[in-house]
Amino acid sequence: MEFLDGILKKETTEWEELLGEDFAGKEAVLEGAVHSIRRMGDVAFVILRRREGLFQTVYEHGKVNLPISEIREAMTLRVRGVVLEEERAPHGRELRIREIQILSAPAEPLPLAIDKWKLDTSLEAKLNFRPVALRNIQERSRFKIQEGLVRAFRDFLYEQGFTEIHTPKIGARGAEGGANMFRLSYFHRPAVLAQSPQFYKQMMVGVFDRVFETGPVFRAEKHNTKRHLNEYTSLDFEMGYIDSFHEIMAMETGYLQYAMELLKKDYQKELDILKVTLPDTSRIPVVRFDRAKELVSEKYKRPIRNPYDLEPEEESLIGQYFKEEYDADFVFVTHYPSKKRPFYAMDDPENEKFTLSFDLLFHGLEITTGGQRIHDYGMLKKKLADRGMEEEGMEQYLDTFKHGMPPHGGLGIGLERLTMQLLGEENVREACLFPRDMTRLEP
RNA sequence: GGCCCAGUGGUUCAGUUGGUUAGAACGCCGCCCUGUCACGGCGGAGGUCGAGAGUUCGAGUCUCUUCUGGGUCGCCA
Repeated sequence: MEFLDGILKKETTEWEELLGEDFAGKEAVLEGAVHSIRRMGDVAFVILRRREGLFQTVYEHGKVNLPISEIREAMTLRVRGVVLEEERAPHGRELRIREIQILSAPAEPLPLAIDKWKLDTSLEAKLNFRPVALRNIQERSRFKIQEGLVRAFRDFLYEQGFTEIHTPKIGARGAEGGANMFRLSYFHRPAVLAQSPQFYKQMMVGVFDRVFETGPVFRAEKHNTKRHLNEYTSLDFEMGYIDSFHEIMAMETGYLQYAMELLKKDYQKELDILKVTLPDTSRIPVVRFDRAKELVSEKYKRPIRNPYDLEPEEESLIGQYFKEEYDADFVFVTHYPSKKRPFYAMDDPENEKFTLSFDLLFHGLEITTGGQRIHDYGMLKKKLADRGMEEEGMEQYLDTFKHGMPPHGGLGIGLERLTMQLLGEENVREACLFPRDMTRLEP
């Protein structure tokens, strides 16, 4: 009988060993994809791409079992050879090839020159040839950084006593209401794709006090901009027993600080590859919505057209204002007008036209919306009635409050937007592996 | 969805007031070069100029329709 008792030990050499102190002169076996071949005559450099990075192997004529002409870009290889210290090699190390085993060969040449440092191509081509384009070292580095942001979210919130949850993405109706939901047929019954885990997060606050989720959300919004996706990854958390929504902003500040530290610690290589300067998260200014509009209007001589909404240009100017005045990369904008927020948002008891809610702007782009929620059953029912909304389909949600809920609040962070701003990208699609927009359903 | 802009070898682009055989760079293929790391040198293949219609002796270039992409606005993370 065959039994598996753990991870199988590969005979290939580990990356750490390869670059380790006393490995020089030893034989190694290395697997990887041919990223680039530079033929110099009697010598050729075969650059292998692995998860850890690029490693230079050296082909010397007459010393290898295969002619160099048989090796092509995008092949995957297993090479055996001797590792030598070499000042001229990228890591100060290289592998002199003695034997090549071709694991696979491409059927066609690559449509993009991925071995160039910067992938010199259009966003459209990058997205059309996504699986290939992402093999470029800079392109894939973005998604290692993104991984770091998600890891930090998980690690930080675990430390803060949050429980990770997974809520359904198919449901009977949406949390925010409105027409921006994808409809689908669920065994002949109408259903929608979740546009937010909002209701479930709140229900679970009644169970675990503090919960978070990282998962996809779907918005059938018919717009085509550089900051919108129709499917994006939301970093959501919800926490109970708060005294004020400032606790939520503070928790997010803590997350951002933790994330920047994690990136510095574990993702320096990618930060260097992309030449990213991490933003200042040591202290984040907090400004009221109406005050922010005034400040921007005064400084940039821009009339306030709509006192109840932020135009994209105003958002950008708020970012600019706080960068100039306080050297701040982030700014919390609080007390959004009630009419701009969903029914479950807690109104400010001091002025019910506004809510105990906030957005976080990062370099002038909204990356988070959050706030305190209504936890009182009667208040929630009244708010629904005041807005003329039907309770039908929300009984389960309302019952949660009927049976008692602590004061609570939470937020949702757009992962791709956060990544985009951190990397200084111009288009959110650059920060999404396989973006879904109005016209793109594949790859 | 409204408005604006753009579609030219695999990729990124140039193409003059409409005029002979549509160019370049990178990539690809072949040859040369012991040390490249955006390698270099020589040669080669590869394009019905997004599609359709029209104007004209003649259209990559002008007009209309359509498709695709980008930007922008409402909305939003």
